[in-house]
Amino acid sequence: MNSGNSIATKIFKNLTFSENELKIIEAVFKKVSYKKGKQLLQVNETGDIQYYVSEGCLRLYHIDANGKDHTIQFAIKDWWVCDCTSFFSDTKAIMNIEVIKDAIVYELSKKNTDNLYLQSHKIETFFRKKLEKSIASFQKRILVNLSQPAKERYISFMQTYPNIEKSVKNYHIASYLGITTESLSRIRKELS
Amino acid sequence: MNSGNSIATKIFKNLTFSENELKIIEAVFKKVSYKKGKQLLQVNETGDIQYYVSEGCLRLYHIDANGKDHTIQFAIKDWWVCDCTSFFSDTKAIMNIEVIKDAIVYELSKKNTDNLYLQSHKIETFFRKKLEKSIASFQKRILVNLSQPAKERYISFMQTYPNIEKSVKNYHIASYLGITTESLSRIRKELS
DNA sequence: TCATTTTATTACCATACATCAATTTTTTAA
DNA sequence: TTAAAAAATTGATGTATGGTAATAAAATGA
Repeated sequence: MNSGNSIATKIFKNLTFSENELKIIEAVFKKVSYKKGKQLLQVNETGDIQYYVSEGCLRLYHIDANGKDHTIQFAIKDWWVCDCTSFFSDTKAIMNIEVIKDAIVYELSKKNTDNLYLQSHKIETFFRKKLEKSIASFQKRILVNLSQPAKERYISFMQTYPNIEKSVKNYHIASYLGITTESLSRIRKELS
Repeated sequence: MNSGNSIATKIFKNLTFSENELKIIEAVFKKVSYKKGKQLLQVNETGDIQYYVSEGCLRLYHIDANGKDHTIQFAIKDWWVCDCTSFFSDTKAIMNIEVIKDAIVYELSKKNTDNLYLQSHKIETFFRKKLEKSIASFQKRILVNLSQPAKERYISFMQTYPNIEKSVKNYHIASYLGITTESLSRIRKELS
């Protein structure tokens, strides 16, 4: 049974688990607090941890050959984040993850993720469904990036991440949208 | 045991199945041939079929409010394709799928997909890993779209889909890259 | 609170890519 | 094989967004 404020309830919501499963779950997740500015992953490191965000905000990003910063994803409350290329293929990280608002996260290693899958079909299904939702939203983001001008993308963004303004700087949003902070500034002026 | 040229071997490669599992797999996949130009899915239809491509080429695309065509994905031999938003959430399609080179596909309905998961943990794991790879490549594509100019995106594309030239028109490639066919033409001229 | 640093804005000019229109090349099908 | 249709190319010009630099506003920390 799944009672009260356990990690399991927080992360897996309405799934119910046996006492034994609960014990395993409690054991594999590591609750950690991080301050804004903390780098959780850097390029070329081993990206074998995925983060469940309980409070605060993380950012998955890449610095390109010209030194420009590109945000792939923000992760706010109840989101998961990792460098998927690295995490899923056991290769070195090609992206960075940083804390942009003081955060409480639950860390789950690749090894423990695989162990969870072996021990609980239910959990593998839970993650499989997460992956499905994630792919659907990446497909939509690609579509938005291809089809909409910056102003529309900004509007879409504000809908996808409502209330995120408190956590992120405009230059983070610009780097997510693929424009400069100057361009974003002009767009915001137009919209106001 | 998994012998010879069964559907299971073709699609699930080196996974091995019991006689019973093989029977189920044979029963749920529907092998179909389609001619170039065939529309397999249109916006607002029920997108409850995913396609495994055995031969030929499919295209997942969207026509935006201005009538412009945007390619989300090509699917060549051994690729899977569906409108993920629709397929995974049981909602109406927001994208279209068409055959752009005469194709042999194996169709798998959402319902049968879910049944397969219930009957074979192994198959759910197989698909879970497919989803993981897919997310990793979508993350990378978003990064490429954000960080690289059209010429570099074209070069990346040709690496991701080698030998695809025989299957797709340049205007399909342009719509995948997010540029006009005229711009692609100029890029190709530069590169030649 | 005030000084310092960080972030956002604005202006001016540059550039990548889009648009439109015409033409050439390639593909298709009779 | 040839005519028609589809696709690709090219040129002239337009526009969204970028780059640089200066300034203003906001956040931070002593």
